[in-house]
Amino acid sequence: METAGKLDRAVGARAMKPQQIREAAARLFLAQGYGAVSMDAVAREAGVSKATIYAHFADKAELFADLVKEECARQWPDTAMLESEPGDLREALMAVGMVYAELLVSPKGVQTFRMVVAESPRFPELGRAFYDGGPRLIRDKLAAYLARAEAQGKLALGDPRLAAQQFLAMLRCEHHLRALTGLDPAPAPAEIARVVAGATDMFLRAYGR
Amino acid sequence: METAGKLDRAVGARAMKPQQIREAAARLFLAQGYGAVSMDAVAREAGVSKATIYAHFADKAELFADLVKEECARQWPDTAMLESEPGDLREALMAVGMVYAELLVSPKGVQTFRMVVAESPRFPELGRAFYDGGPRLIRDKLAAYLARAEAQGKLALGDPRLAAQQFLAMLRCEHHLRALTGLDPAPAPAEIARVVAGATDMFLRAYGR
DNA sequence: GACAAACTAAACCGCCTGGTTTAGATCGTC
DNA sequence: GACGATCTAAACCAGGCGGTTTAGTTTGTC
Repeated sequence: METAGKLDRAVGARAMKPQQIREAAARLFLAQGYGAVSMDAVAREAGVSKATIYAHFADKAELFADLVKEECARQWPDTAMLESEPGDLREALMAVGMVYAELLVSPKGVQTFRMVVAESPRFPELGRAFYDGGPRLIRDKLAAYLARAEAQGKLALGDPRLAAQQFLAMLRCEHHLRALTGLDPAPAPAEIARVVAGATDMFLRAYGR
Repeated sequence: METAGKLDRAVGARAMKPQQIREAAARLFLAQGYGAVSMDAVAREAGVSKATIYAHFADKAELFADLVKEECARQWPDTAMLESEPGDLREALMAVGMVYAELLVSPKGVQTFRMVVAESPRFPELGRAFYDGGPRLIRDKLAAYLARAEAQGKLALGDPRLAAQQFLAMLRCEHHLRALTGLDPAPAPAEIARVVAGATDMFLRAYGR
């Protein structure tokens, strides 16, 4: 509708307020957790009055769940390499492995994981959003890719889905654990590459032909 | 009999107070998290007055950290099977795999993991206690075991430590992830066994001889 | 220049928090 | 049977919480 369009444009500058709030809240919530962040702190961080926040979001819980779900959907990396026909297997496994393994230890990745795991008892929707939009997605894509590779005689798998799970699980390695527990917030990229190469080697030794 | 019973209960009641508090607090904290549990709730759950809690523990943070660290140290399962000389490799891997994988999806294991991951930014000591007393311990034991097996010509590993990490990582599988995110609080034991068998098969296919 | 919508800062509400203090009850010990 | 330690319930504190309200200001449109 024309009136609505004009109105939207007119309020354009205003309408950025919700986005400001989302970004500020995401920063605080992801860094400090649901309980440790007050709405006053969000207002301060966003440079916005508390009343404005409550004009756009029903309550603290909705704002939090909204943001974490958004983060779950947004951060998931490109896995287009798994859509094409299988070429060089080692190359493909290394590529997808590096992308996934680096996400797992990235600050955003760690923070998101922390929030989902910590709050999923009170926000069950977060668990679903995270798992379906992340681990499950990449597992299904990889399993399909591996099945195609097997059909081409490049692999000898028992169960493609189990094989995909195993490969991905090897990427959720001790560096991931150490990042989650705060012991090693930023593992060296070379270390990550070593783990990915190790996983690829082992995978191909077990299933390659 | 009656007198002795009364006496026992009286004596026990006094000495047991700190333990009552610990147990009640552990129950609540592990189930609901640091922020969501009030000291009044702990007092109620323990059947004790708040003043008594503060007579035994400096403050909420100390009580919490104390308990989680205790849980980290306590729950770690028996891995004596890795101390002996390597016998049947498949059998040993299956055994240690089942113990570890079942811990990972057990309610206590999941709750502890959740607490450590959620609160380690504010309680860095928890990360250390968990990692050193858990994943690192079992990884070192398994690596040493694998190295001995290799010396006996039963395996052809590149790096025993990496191999141990890979095997254990495969046990931290999607069931673990689904338990952490609340999607599947209690995976069927048969499912766990399948994952452990899969990890063992793959490990031996890659490294066995 | 009038007008409605979106915004602002700040006061305000009731409630709950972690933590302390009171005054008194119970207990084992000497 | 009295003492010191340990416990109790309950009142109390200052402060922060989520959330609302108020009263007034900016903004773009007609």
